[in-house]
Parts: sequence; C-alpha cells; structure tokens
Amino acid sequence: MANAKLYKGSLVTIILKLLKESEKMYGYEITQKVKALTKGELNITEGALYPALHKLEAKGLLDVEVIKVDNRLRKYYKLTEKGDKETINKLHELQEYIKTMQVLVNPKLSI
Amino acid sequence: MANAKLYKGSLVTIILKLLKESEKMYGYEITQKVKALTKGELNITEGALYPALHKLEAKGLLDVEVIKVDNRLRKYYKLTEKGDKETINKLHELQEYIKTMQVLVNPKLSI
DNA sequence: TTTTATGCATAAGAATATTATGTATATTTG
DNA sequence: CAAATATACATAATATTCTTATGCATAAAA
Repeated sequence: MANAKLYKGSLVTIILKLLKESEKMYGYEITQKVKALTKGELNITEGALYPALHKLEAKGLLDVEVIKVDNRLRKYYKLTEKGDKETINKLHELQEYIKTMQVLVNPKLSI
Repeated sequence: MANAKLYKGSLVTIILKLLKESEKMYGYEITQKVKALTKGELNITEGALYPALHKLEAKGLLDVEVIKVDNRLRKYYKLTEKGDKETINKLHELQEYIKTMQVLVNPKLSI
C-alpha cells in the first residue's frame, strides 16, 4: 500500500474480498493480483501483507495449506466460515465509509 | 474517528474540505459539524483533531486566528493558498481511492 | 553470471488514531 | 443551588497499521 494514506485500514478488506472471489490464494499471488487489477496503482508491501495474513489466520478467519510448487513453498489461504461472515461485514463497512465520505466531500454541505 | 478502521488516513481530507466549504472554522465546530453531517456515524476525537490541526498549521496549510467568545477561546482556522491547493489534491486522491477500491471489490474480478 | 522474479518472514521506525487526562467557563437539569 | 453536561482547548501513553530495510532460498531471464 505504498500510496496515499487513505489506503490505511483497507488491506484486510482487500485480502478478504479477493479470497472470497478466488477461493484460495497465496501471499505473493495477492500482491500480483492487486497490482494487476489496479494497473500498478496499488502495491501491497510484504511487510504489511504477511503480518496481516498471520493475524487473520490467528483470528480464525483464514485457513492455511502449505504446498510445494517448483521446489518453492506456497502458503495457500482460504476463508473459514467465520472469515466469510467477516468479509461481508467488511464490505458493508466499506460501502458505509464511501457513502459517508461522499456526504462530507460533496458540494452542498449545509446543516 | 472512533469508528471503522477505514477512516484512518481520512481526517486531513475531511478537515481541509470542511474549511474549503466554510471559509473558517474552529476545532470543536469541526467535530460537531462532522457528527451532524454523518448523523452520528463519524465522531472525530479531540486527540486526533487537535494534533492534526497543529500539523496542518505548521506545514503552512492553515492560518489561525484566536478569538474570545463568551469568555472562552476559539481558534479559528482557515485555508492558506497552499492549503487550498492541497485540498484539491486530497480530494482527487479520495476519488482515486474510491475508484480503486470499487475495482477491487466489485463482482467481476478476473485479470 | 548477475539480475530479476518468485515466495516466505520479521524487525525498526514512522504515522495516525484511541483512550485517558487535564484545565477552564457556560449552560442546563434535577 | 448543586451537579451534570456542553463548550473549548491541549497533550501524553498506548495501540494499530503501515513503510522500509533486511534476511533466506530457489528459478528464470538477461
């Protein structure tokens, strides 16, 4: 997320949503997918991503499965049931956030 | 901003935009206006607001004028020219952020 | 053969916010 | 009238989240 400060706090929402779409993904794959989807706009740093994945796993929102491909390890993550519910929740919060910010930022503000 | 984590990083944008609309405001007024505009959704904490205002002033984005009303002090802030430009910039960044997040979060994601 | 890509990880530090205080005056409420 | 709430500022300790910098290791490309 080496971009505008606004992305602070969005990483978990992004991870969860991508996993909801793709069933299972590994860390490096997530960084590449985000880069591709945003045409380079958003680059998730490893120092942010891996601790976030570990935390989500510790909270029981993700399950992990380690697989060896081409003699290199991949840690595939997928949503647990709890993670699926939390994803829905996070997406609602994002919609609310966007709505709220548009109220604050749109021209006709007068109380 | 005692709400969802998504608001992290949005405070400066909110402050600048409100000042752009209202010409000049004081700190407490900002907290109340945000509360009213968002129907209580968003509550800016003093511990976040005042340091943010001081920092914006230090960076030359805000000018301050102290006035005594009803025997109580008010510190009125308004945008400098530099602050006005930065506001426009921050609003663009917000639009970009929202667009990017919608790409990431909208149904049809396939690269 | 050196760089880049793939793939994970963590530690030090910066930035931003929450929570908890502190000070002071004005107004409302029981 | 006393106590609680509202108005108005401020800062320190702590928490959270991220960036930057490292580190390890293998594979592919230049």
